[in-house]
Amino acid sequence: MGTRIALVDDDQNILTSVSMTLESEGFEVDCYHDGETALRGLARRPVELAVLDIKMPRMDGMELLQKLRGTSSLPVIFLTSKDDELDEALGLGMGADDYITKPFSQRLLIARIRAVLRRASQDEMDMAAPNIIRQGELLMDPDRHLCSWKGEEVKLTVTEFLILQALASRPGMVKNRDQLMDAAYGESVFLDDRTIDSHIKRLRRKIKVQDSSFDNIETLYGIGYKYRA
Amino acid sequence: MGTRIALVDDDQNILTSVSMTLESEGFEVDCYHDGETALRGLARRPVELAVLDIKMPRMDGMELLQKLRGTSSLPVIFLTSKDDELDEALGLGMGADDYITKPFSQRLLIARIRAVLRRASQDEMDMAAPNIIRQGELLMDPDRHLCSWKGEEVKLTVTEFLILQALASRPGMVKNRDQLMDAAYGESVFLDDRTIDSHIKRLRRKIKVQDSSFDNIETLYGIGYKYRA
DNA sequence: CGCCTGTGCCGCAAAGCCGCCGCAATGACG
DNA sequence: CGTCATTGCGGCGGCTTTGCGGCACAGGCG
Repeated sequence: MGTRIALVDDDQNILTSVSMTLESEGFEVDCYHDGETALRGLARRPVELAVLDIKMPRMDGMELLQKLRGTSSLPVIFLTSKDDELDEALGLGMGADDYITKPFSQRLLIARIRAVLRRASQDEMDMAAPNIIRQGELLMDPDRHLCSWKGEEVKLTVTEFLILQALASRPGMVKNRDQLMDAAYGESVFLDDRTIDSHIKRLRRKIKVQDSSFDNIETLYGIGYKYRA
Repeated sequence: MGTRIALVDDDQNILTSVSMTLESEGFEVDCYHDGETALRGLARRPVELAVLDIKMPRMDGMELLQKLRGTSSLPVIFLTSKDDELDEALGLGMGADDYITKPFSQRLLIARIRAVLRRASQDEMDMAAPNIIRQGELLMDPDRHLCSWKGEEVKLTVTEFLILQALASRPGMVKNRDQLMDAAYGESVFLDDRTIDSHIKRLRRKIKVQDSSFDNIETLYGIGYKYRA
């Protein structure tokens, strides 16, 4: 199934010809004549990218973008007339992902659309990957480098954070020092095993400052460490 | 049949567009405008995951989560505004499984929903542990270096663990001391036979501390040992 | 140029583990 | 029943692993 794209322009000629081209490229296109209709339509029938004319009756592209961005981070490409370069700057400043000046070649539009979509999906990959870890009183949010124990923040260094994350993401699972090393640095980094001990030491100490009864990082003699939930 | 998801937000635009997207992805969506209605609706029509806006009239997401968590462990994803990061921390501390800041892309939401659902179902089926040994009252999980007798943990050293594992993995099968030696250390390690006796001694003692009637490690005079199921 | 933080590693002391010894208990067998 | 082989068990000395304080070095920053 093709990617769904909204096309908003008051010029019926553009609407028809561009939508034809896009459809022939495998996209599914929803056409709207003005911002207001588009806003309503998009609520019912979401798309993955919108191509907006800036100048339109009833609600122009700028205003539409603003309303859309209130609720979603939909990628947007603006269509601008050659003479109003001011609007271009404004549109981009507002958060458009790209813009094209009329007249434009259809091929260029398609290229831009593909580029914006690629960029957007890349961003989401980055965002979607790591989730929140919650194990009992421990809370970790890798996105924000946030770690808290019993609701109170614990300030960790990067290395400490990664090691604790590796342990807490699979509570109960035993990790030897090499595995923790791989988690903290990439693989193929060779360091003294005992370095891990140092980080564990600092981790335990930092959390114990707030809660002296903390003992969830367990040592397994001759094997490694594990996090007890 | 799709997974059922509750969507609670006071913004009708979000409600419509997000529910459309989710439905097009094969989910079944129940929409609610506020916490109170949602609470009543969810009682009648349970879901497997809830997406909650934090700020809502009558009963906000926070309060709703609290009430929901009183009775079930329903996975929850929060929608938060970019500006109030305080709420995020609070929401997470309260037990949300993830959160997304507005504005967000629908694709991201879907990715997060899938991730949370995956994690939840993973937790339920107890992490797909392929290596667990269960023989009657004995339970061994090498990945976690966990051994329990009649539900109570028995702390074993590596060598003890390996020997018991070798015995219990083939209950009834006789193992001579050399075989047990190979299981515990690699082959090509030469030690006094009687060392195995020592480990057996310690094994029996450790388990007997918890259950004096334990006698499942059997001695075969002149041959070796076997585990009786 | 100094201060500060993060980090890797060293060295010592404590804790844990293991192999073996010696003696008592048990089993095999004539 | 006597004798020898095998096993159970307490214990001990020594080795390994770990905890922890601390030090030196590197990089960031004013």
